[in-house]
Parts: sequence; structure tokens; C-alpha cells
Amino acid sequence: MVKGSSPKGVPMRQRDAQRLETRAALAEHAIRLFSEHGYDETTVEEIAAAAGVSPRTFFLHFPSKAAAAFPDHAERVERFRDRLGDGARQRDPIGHLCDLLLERESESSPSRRARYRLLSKVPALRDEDARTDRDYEEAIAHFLQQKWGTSVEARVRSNAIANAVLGVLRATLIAASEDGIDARRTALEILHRMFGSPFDFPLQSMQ
Amino acid sequence: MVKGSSPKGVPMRQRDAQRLETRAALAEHAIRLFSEHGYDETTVEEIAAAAGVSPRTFFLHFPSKAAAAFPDHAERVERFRDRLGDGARQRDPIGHLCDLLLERESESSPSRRARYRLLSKVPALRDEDARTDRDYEEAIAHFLQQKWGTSVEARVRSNAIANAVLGVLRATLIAASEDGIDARRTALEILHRMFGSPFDFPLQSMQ
DNA sequence: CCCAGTCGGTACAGTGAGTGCAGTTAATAC
DNA sequence: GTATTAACTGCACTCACTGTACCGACTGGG
Repeated sequence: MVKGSSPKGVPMRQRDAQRLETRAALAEHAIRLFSEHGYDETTVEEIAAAAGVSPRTFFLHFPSKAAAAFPDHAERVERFRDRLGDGARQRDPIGHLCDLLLERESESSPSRRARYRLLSKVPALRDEDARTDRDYEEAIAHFLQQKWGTSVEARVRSNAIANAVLGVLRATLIAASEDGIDARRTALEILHRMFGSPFDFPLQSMQ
Repeated sequence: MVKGSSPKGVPMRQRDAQRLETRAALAEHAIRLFSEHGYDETTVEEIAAAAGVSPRTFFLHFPSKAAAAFPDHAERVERFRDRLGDGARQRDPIGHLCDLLLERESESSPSRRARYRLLSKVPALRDEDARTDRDYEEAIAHFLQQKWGTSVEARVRSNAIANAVLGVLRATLIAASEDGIDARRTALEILHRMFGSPFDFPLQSMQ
């Protein structure tokens, strides 16, 4: 990674670069140690030592031990929200949503595979995952309400779909073998049929 | 409570009665203290002292501080599962499901109101609530799969509905004012329409 | 009625996550 | 060059949770 500039070419201050580097190192070693020795067997002290910083510093970067396994959560949610918004004007919101979700699941950086393997067997990390899903849930519900309005009915339906979609993806994650992506794709297709155009809400019960 | 016998009239050993009493006292004081002083401000030591037992005993009854706010979870899930199974042969599974869920939400023992108020504002307890919901999710998915079979499609749909229903109820819980029950009733009616008979799955896309 | 085993609870010592606070050092702003 | 900011450190502390050895009261069988 080039230290002198951000991905967008804007010059990055040295302090910011330092901070990102430390954060990345902490996350990387955390996931590695969780994978190699197990989550419960790894202490924050060990993670900090591996990253070459003091234990106190760990908690300046992550609010909890578990959060270090999801270092890029904030950006991912923001990007997801943005891309959801980009498709706000199209006629098949559910299809758009499913496409984005599939894309999100497909990105496989080296460390993401390790994280998936961890998620399927460490309860504490599954809890953290469920917690992070709330942000996606909110984003999805908000997106659908832009389409459908804020009546009680629209809100319930938006919420139901957001929970259904994320819940199904979480379930396929837990049962994840290496065909995880395929399983997720077919699951999303089923969900699309289930909630999608032939069943699109305002056409059926309003207007 | 009569100490010499269980609700079913079967004589109860003194030790068992003692255990239940301690457990109930711990849960009661936990919820009270959480309500009066706040969750974070209450220590396990204080709860144990209020219940007249040692701190170590608390953890012989509950696996975590948060779990003390859901003392009857296991029985409730079991009863829910049983009653779901009782209606296994009827034609409107979603209606049956919604009825049971509404019933579950309606039971209001004195301490349940206090718990609801807590749930709506203490993140740690909402997390615990979400965790307990997994048992219901499993029960619902299992119930629907008995109706619909275990094809991929059936499993995805079952899972989707389980997550949708519980997610919506959780959302109305967070926003809970005193009209909580009404909000939940209308939400369940909407969900029933959304997933229910006109849309009952095997009729539409299989057979 | 007694003896052995069981079980609810206690005492104590320990681990480890997470926090508050008072520094230190180096980059940055002016 | 000086003042400020911000990443990081060190330390002391709280508190959730665990392992272990133990006590004393109930319980079930002879």
C-alpha cells in the first residue's frame, strides 16, 4: 500500500496513514490468531503484541475483541447504502436488492474466506455478525420505504423483507461449505421470486 | 407458591423447590435492579446480594448477567414448540403461527412489562433477546418444513418467513409504547396476508 | 435408622475484557 | 519556531465469568 496517498489520489496525512496501518495490522493478526488458535484461546494482549502495539491501543481502534473480525464493516455498509440508493428509481427493487446482496457476498478477499470459516463455528463472532446485520437491515428497510411509503403496511413489509433476506443469508453462512456462493445465489433467486415483481407490494394491495 | 408440590400435583423434592426459589429470586431482583438503576450500573454481586446468595451462585443459575432477564425462556420455547406442533395438521399454517405469536406477546405477567421497557433501551438485553429468538426461529422453520418438505425452496421459504416474522416483532418491540400489543397484532395480520393462504407456498409454485 | 451419595450453595483465587486518565512523542497548523 | 493536535503508551481499576475445593443439608437404599 502506498503510504503517501489515499485511493482517491488525495494526499493523505502521514498520521492517517499510520492509523490505518495499525488498524489493518490489528485486524489481520486478530483474524489470523482466531483461526490458528481459536477465538476464546486468543487474548487481546496477544493480538496487540502480534501487531506491535500496546493492548490499550487495540481498544482505540475496535470497541470489542469481536469487532476486530469485521474491520471494514462501516465502509461496506456505506457503500451498500449508496449503491442501493443508486437503483432507487428502477421498477424491480427486490431484484436490485438481491443483486447487490449477491455481490456483497461474492467479494472474496483473502481474509474474508478465513472470516467465513470462523463465523460458522464461533458463537461470539456470529453474535457480532448479527449485530452488524442490523445496519444492513436498516438500510434495506429504508430503501424499500422510499419505494413504498411509510404507511404501517409498507413499514411492516419492508421490515419483513429486510429480516427475511438477511436471515436466510446468515443461515446459508452458518451451513457454509465451499459451495457457499452458489447456495447464496439460489437462495436469493428464491427470495426474489418470493417477494419480487409478481408480488410487488403497491401493485397488489394499494392504489 | 406452595413449596411441597409442583403445579401438576406431583410431589416436588425440597431441593428442587429450593433451587427454583433461588432462581426466581435472582431473576426478580435482577430485573428490578436493572429497571431501577440501569443495566450497566447493576453488578452481578448486587443482584446476588439482593437475592441473599453468593455471587458464585448467580452463575450456577444463569450463564450470563443478561440471561437473568429471560429466566423462563426455555419453558416458553418448549411450550411454543409444542403448541406449534398441535396445529400441524391444519390448512393455514401461517395463520396458526401468527395466532401463537400474538398469544406469546400478549401474556403480561407483572415482570414482563418491566422487561419490555428494559428491552427497548438496553442494547445488551436486545442482543440477548435476539439470541433467544434463534430458538423460536428454529422452531418456526422446523414447523413450516413439516408442512412444505425439505427441498431447497421449502427451506429457504421457511427460513425467510421465520426471520421476517421475528424481525418484525422485534422491531415493534423496540418502538414499544403501551400500544405495543395493538401494533403487534396489526403487524401480524399484515404478515399473515403477506405469507398466508393466498400465497401459500406449495399451492403456488409446486405440485 | 443409618450410611453413602447427591446436590445446592459457599469461599477463594484467578483470568481477561474493557475503561479512565495522565502522560509522551511526533506530525501538523499557524 | 511555537502551539496544537492526535496516535499511542502505561497503569490502575472494575467487573463478568470460571475452576476448584469444600460444607452441610437433603435423599434413597438397605
